Amino acid sequence: MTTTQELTKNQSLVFNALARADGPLSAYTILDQLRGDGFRAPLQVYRALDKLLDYGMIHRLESINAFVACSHPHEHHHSHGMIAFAICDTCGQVTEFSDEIITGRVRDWTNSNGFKQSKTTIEIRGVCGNCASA
Amino acid sequence: MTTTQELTKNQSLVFNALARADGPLSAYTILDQLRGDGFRAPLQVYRALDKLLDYGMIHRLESINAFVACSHPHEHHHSHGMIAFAICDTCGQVTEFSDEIITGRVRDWTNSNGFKQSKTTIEIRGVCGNCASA
DNA sequence: TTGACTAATGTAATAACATCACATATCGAA
DNA sequence: TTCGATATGTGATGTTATTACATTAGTCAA
Ligand SMILES: [Zn+2]
Ligand SMILES: [Zn+2]
Ligand SMILES: [Zn+2]
Ligand SMILES: [Zn+2]
Repeated sequence: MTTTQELTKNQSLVFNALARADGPLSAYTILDQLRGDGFRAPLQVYRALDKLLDYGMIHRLESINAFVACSHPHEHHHSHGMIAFAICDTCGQVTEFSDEIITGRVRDWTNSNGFKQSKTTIEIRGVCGNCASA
Repeated sequence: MTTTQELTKNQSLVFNALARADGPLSAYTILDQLRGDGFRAPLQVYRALDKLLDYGMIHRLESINAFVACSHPHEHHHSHGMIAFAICDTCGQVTEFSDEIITGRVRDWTNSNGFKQSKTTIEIRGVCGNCASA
């Protein structure tokens, strides 16, 4: 994660699309939303997404090939631990949390196996409380 | 996960391709390997993969869109806990492990948030011990 | 100011991953 | 044997991501 900085025009457009969405968006959904702003090709979206990921402002959800704005943009939990995502398959809601014990156990495993970790994905799929009670 | 049973011809071919591979394979790589056995279309692979996943004989690695044979085919760890995968981005080696404490912490979170978990993905990307020392 | 460098953007084409729709085949139970 | 369930064959299509190349915009030192 690089230090945060001013966003370029395309980066701002992509970030705002994610920030105003109520759930994760695919790159192509973002593209369609931004056609009115002059976006014409997937690469315009992917390049902006890459930077925003680098800045830690958004996250990629590997299990659904989609992206979300970070729900804790002003905190620094990203530097301290791994992030887990609970993704509701019914409504799409994503809840982001960090657990020191999980982080520690993963680190224990990598340390004792000489594994140099670069990125860890933790995604819980299922049905959120709201949808389950409905 | 359904109970294990006899595999059909296509399922066997796909499983054997994964079992003899030294690392994860994409569906299209499997397809290419099985063209000599009469495979012609992606769906032949994906249908077999779906069944093998259902039987718990293989795993899907979400972060690399690939599949591996289960490395503990005769154990029953799958029924007890979540499985984590350490994936070497250099050599492709995948190590599978299960940690009761991680499993417990995830369950704690889902229970206290009313989240009905269906599947959990834990994938550690990085460089394995062998590759790191080389 | 100019030149040179880097970052950002535009665009088309292509690659990689996955599913839909529909037809046919196989197999076991009634 | 007839029926239903499961498995298979095949082409077309849908979805996600990258390659390749050209252009534009900022930065900074000579
Ligand atoms: Zn975050
Ligand atoms: Zn929900
Ligand atoms: Zn396994
Ligand atoms: Zn390795």
